Amino acid sequence: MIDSPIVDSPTSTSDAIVACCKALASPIRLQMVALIHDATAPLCACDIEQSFALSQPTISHHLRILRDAGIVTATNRGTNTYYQLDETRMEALVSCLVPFSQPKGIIQ
Amino acid sequence: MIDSPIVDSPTSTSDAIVACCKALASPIRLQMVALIHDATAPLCACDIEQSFALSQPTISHHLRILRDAGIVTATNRGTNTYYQLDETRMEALVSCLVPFSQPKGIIQ
DNA sequence: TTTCTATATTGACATTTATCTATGTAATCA
DNA sequence: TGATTACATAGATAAATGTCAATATAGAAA
Repeated sequence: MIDSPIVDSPTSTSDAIVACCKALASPIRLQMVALIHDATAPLCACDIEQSFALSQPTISHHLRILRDAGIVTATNRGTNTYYQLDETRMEALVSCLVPFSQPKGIIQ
Repeated sequence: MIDSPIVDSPTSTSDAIVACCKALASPIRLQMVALIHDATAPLCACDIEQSFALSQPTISHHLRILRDAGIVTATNRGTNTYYQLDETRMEALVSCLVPFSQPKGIIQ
């Protein structure tokens, strides 16, 4: 069922798709993804925090969900954690969804 | 934020994306989508029900979520309800996600 | 070392979601 | 008409999720 390039931590491919969809299934996290994508430089957690009227732990929690889904990567520099979008993973997700946007039988 | 062809029932575009992602963020519903997509003919609820070890109301509940998100359409014939994938809506969803699968600044 | 700053984790609580049983509804069949 | 079939809805309950305050951790600065 639904084979794709996503083959990471989750046991099966569809688990990965579900995890990604779950991660994106929140207005907060979708906005975070857009924010991180649109930024000209990697954003640290405190930058992201300033865009939302939510507590620091809540921001951290949402970022963790995005990380765990593989949608963003985090790198530490000093006391800061910088977040970047993993376009490859988004590409993999999109690839899994594209077949459903086309009539059956399009083999490509 | 995130402009796209999805402009239906939900108030804003990102609401629609979130609704679609939410609908796909379940292994059951993702499998339903695959099932409906792969079928050679439209499937009725009872066909779908047979593929899962869940009660009829639970199946109905999941189908409703997919309907409400616009991912599937339902048409009644007799006492049966036939479900079909709305590829146009999936296409719209994919279009919203594609930018995140590419480095910033790709205008196209 | 001590203190400060940035982030993560823990634990509690409210909300949402998934599931079931029971019931309602509407089309079909006898 | 009454009975049956297919599906939807309502209500209850358990599990998952979102949020916060409090606390922990780890690097930087003094």
